[in-house]
Amino acid sequence: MPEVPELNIVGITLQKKFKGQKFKRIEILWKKRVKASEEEFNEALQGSTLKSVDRNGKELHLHFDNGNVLGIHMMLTGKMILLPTDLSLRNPIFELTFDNGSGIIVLDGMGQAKPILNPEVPPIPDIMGDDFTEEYLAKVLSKTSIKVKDAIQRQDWIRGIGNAYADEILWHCKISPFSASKNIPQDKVKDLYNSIRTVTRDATEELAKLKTNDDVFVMENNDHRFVHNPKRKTSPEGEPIQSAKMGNTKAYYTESQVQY
DNA sequence: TAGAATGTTACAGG
DNA sequence: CCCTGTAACATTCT
Repeated sequence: MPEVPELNIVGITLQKKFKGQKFKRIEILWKKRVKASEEEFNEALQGSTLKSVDRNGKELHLHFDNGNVLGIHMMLTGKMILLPTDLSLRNPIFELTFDNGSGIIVLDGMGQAKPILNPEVPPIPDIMGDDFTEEYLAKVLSKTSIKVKDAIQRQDWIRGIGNAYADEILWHCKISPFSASKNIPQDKVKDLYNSIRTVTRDATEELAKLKTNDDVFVMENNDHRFVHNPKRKTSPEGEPIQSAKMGNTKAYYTESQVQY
C-alpha cells in the first residue's frame, strides 16, 4: 500500500521506537509469499539488536547489529500496527517482537505483504538516491515506447515510483501519462526528473506533519495529493480531473498535460 | 454491489 | 532472447 513518502515516515517511526531493542522473535502467520522459514528468520536474528531502519525502493530494511537485515514489503494492501494492541487483527502475515514486549504486526487481506530475510539490493537507482540522475532517466526513457506512466513505475529500471505518485509527478510536470516514453523531448525529461524529486520530497514533508493514531502506521493518505485523489474533482488550478483505465490500474490526469 | 485498490509476477504473443 | 500487454493473486472498502 505505501509508496516512498509513506515508507520514509514509517521507517523513521520504526527506528525511533525500536532502535536499540533486542530481537525476541518473529512469527510467520501466513506464509504464502514468504520465502525463508520461520526458523531461518529466528536463527539469523537471535540475540541481535536493532541498529537502524531505512527504506530501499519499496521495502523497509531493519538492520540488526549482527549484520542481518529484516526486509518488509507491504505490497498493495499491507497494514502495520504497533504491539500490543486492542485492534482487531484480521489476516495477519507476521509478527515481530522485541525483548521488552514491544513490536509490530503486519496484516494484509490479500496475503501478499511479506518479511524478507537479508533482501537483495539490486544495482538500480532509487528515486531519492544520488545515482538517480537526469541522464539516467533520459537513458531509461529513450529505450522504450511504452507509456511513460508505466515506464517510471518499472522497478527494474527505477525503484520507488508507484501508481499514486506516478500520477502526481506527471501532473506536476504537465506530461500526459499516455506519452510514449521515447518521444518526450529533452527539456521535458528534465522537468520530469525534477518533479520526481520534488513531489517525493514534498509529500514526505507533508506526511511528517500529520497527527496520527500512534498505534497504526499511515500507509495511505489521500489528502495531500492533487490529482490521484478520488475526493477531488478539479486540480488546484480548477481544471477537471480526468481518469482512465491504464492496464489494470487507473490514471488520474488533466487536459493540460501534453501527450508526446 | 460490482469494481477498484499507493504491487508484483508469470505467461502469451510478436 | 527481447519487448510488450494482460491477467491473476484474495480480501476489504466504497
